[in-house]
Amino acid sequence: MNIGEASRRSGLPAKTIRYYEQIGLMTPARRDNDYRDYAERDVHELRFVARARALGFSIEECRRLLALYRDRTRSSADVREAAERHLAQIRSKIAELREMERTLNRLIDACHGDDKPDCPILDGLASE
Amino acid sequence: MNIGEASRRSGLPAKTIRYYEQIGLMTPARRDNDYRDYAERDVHELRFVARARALGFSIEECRRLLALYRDRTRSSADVREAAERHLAQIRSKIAELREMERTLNRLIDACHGDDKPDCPILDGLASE
DNA sequence: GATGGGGATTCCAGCAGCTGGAAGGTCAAG
DNA sequence: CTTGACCTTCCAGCTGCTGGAATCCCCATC
Repeated sequence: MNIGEASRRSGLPAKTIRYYEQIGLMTPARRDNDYRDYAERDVHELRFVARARALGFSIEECRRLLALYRDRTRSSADVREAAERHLAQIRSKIAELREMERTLNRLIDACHGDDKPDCPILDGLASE
Repeated sequence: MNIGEASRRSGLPAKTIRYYEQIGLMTPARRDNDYRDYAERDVHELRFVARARALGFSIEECRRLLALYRDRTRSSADVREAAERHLAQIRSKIAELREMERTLNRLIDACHGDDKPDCPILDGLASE
C-alpha cells in the first residue's frame, strides 16, 4: 500500500512516516516508480511506534522497543526494564510540574488581579 | 559588569544570556571594546527571566512578562491572566503525564519480567 | 616587548521531533 | 490531453539552548 493509506491506518502523518524512515526506524519496500510500499507488518510497526510515542517514549527508546518487538527471542525483562526507566522519567517530570504548579498557584492566589500595578506574581519572579 | 559576572549573579550561562539578547529579550549597553556591559537592573531582569523559565513559561511568555515587569503602569490583572493561562497549561500537561503513567504502570504490572519472550508491554503497544 | 592565560566577541552547526513548502514525477478518470 | 490527487526529494524552520572554532582584549609576569 502507498504511504497515504499507511498514514490513514496508522494514524501517523505521512511526513512523520517518511521522517521515521529517514532516521532508520523502518525501511519499507519500494515499487518501480519509487513509491514506498507498506505491508501489513509495517503498519503494525507504525502503530506500535505511535503508541510508544504517545506514552512519551523518545525516538531512541522507540528504536530499542521496536528491536525488542521484532526479536522473537527477547526476554520480557529487557522490555520491562526499559519501561520502568521511562516510568521513572515520567514520574520525575510530574513531580517537577507539580512543584511549578504549587509555586504558580501560590503567586496567583496572592495577586488581586485588578487594574493596579502592584503584583505579587511579578514581585515573586523578581525575588524568590 | 562583564557578561561573566552577570552570568554568575543571575545563574544563567553566558551563552544563554547572549542568546536572550540575540532574540531581543534584553539589550545591554556596550563598552568601547564591544564588551557587553550589564547594569544591576539587567541582572535583575536576567534573574526574573530565569525564574519565569524555571516555572515553565516559554520564551514568548517571558517576553510578555518582562514587558509587564518593566511597565510601571501595568495592571496586575494582565499578569494574573498570563499566569493563569500558563497554570492551565501546566495542569493539562500533568494530566497528560498522569495518564501515561497510569497506562505504563498497568502494562508493567502485567509483565513478568523474566527471560521469556512473552511480554504484555509489547503486546499492549502492538494493540491497545 | 614577548608571552601566557582568562576573559570576551562573532558565527556556524547541532540537539529532538517533527512540519511546511517548493519543485517535480505518476497515475487514473473524464 | 488535461486535471487532480497522489507520490517523490530536498531545504528550511520551529523551541531553547549548547558546543566549538576563530579571533580579539586585557592584565600580569618575565
